[in-house]
Amino acid sequence: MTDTHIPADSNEIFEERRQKLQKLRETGWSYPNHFRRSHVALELHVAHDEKKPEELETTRIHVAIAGRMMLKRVMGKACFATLQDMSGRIQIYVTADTIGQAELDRFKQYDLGDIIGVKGFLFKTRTNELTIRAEHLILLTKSLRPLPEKFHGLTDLEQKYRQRYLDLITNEAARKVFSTRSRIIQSLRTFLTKRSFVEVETPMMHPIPGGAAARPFITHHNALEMDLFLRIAPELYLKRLVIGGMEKVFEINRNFRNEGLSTRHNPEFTMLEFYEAYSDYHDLMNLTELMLRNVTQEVTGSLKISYQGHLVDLEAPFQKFTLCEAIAHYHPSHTFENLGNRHYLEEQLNRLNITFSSTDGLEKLQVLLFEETTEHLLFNPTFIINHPAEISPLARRNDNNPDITDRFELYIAGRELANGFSELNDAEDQAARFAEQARQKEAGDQEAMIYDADYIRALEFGLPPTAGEGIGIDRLVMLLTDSPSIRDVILFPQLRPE
RNA sequence: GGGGCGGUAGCUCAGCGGUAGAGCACUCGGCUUUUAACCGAUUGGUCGUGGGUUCGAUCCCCACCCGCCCUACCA
Repeated sequence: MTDTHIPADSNEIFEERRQKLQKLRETGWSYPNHFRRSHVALELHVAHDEKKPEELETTRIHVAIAGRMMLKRVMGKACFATLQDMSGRIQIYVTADTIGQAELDRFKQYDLGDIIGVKGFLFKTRTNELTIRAEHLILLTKSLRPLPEKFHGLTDLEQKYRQRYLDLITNEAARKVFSTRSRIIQSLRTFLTKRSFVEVETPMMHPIPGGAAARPFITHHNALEMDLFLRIAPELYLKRLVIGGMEKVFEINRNFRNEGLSTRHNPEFTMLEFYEAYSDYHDLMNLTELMLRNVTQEVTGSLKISYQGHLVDLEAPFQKFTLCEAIAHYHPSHTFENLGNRHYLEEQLNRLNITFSSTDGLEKLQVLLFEETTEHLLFNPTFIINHPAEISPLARRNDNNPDITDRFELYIAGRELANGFSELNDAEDQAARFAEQARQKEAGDQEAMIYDADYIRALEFGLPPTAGEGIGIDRLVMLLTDSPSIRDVILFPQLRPE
């Protein structure tokens, strides 16, 4: 392919590099792919950084590495360059003595960003830096566009998100966030599979959106001539699997919600959902504590972590409050008696400019007050328990008070991280609650659920007593990597087209 | 959706009514142990887009586009 197409954003540097590429082609160079490396940079540092210069002189160690040239220092007849591969960086030293004048002259033409392969032997420089003395050098890929500035890297947030590869090339911190993300997911997966949970994949395209209160994305299947919804939650499918006898299942996958974007919301986000038969929401809270301590310790090496300058302590037992207990604990002026008084709640919400509906139940008003006054204060892990049935259409009713449910939400660093409950396995109650949701949808609530007759039929075969939970993976990654925005932990966050 | 801030060279950033600046990168020259190498000389711009005000606009005004932050819905 030697088309002469000139990109719209061409510039002088680009043109010079295209001309270099053209000359290379004329010498027969054609993106060689036969080069094989013996090591990555980090392996060499680990094995040889501590060796004395004489050691490396007496027994020559020959290696082959490849990587992107990030720094280059030409000093007449000798050159240093720094190559970067997946593991890190290592310096190479190039002189005519070892590779010949012709090869040295070619090397001088290589640009920052070019990908090269080097064979040579290790030595230590005067400043004791492990370096490869090049004996053979080959250009593997010509880079036509100049890299971002070598010292500051890429700082423009828009460009970091749109051209993540540049962020990854130039910012070590970005690379680290995404390798940590991988380790977090691996840790959760191992934790669950060790406890006999089976990992499954359920549909992303749903004929009926369900399992959460949210507005869905709509797509269309041509052959079936039907609209489908990108899933807002896998919940109802995972519970069908429990009915089918998969008593411990989990899924780590994407959910899609057609709502606003923010530093904490991306339209597609990753959720861990897991279901365990013959357990209840108390069991899941215990399991959650264990799992979060395990992943935090594995990934950060500590149970006391710092998030945006605030200490978060995952070592102490997680706090447990009902909604009203939490409000009263952080705002003693709101007494229990007051919080049970509709008139008082309406007065407080009006004072805070919170809009609510006259049809909202007492518990819904308490939730609104909690979200406004208390949620952001829950820095250390805190379970908020026993949410009103009104806003929990899939959760089992509490045995002592049918208006509340056996449910919890886990808050860390002032935001919701997990949501779990004892599952509603009374098919008739579930049918009634779907019917109520359908009424609310009719009344204009766009996030209310749709009556799912297929799910009711499944429930009618019998769902064992089960507890289930969802954990927002992106938010967990934010917490454990101290990232302020969800866009920092999603490789390609949603942006408007350029 | 509302409010605030921003968009100037490939990148990082100054400038703010009077011919557009620096560092890095690029090009050329010098330099055989450099470290964001260094020294010297160059090159590089529809100042986000479109209108308006003005003798003159990157700068002031208006609209729009894109981004970030806060806020609202939500996880």
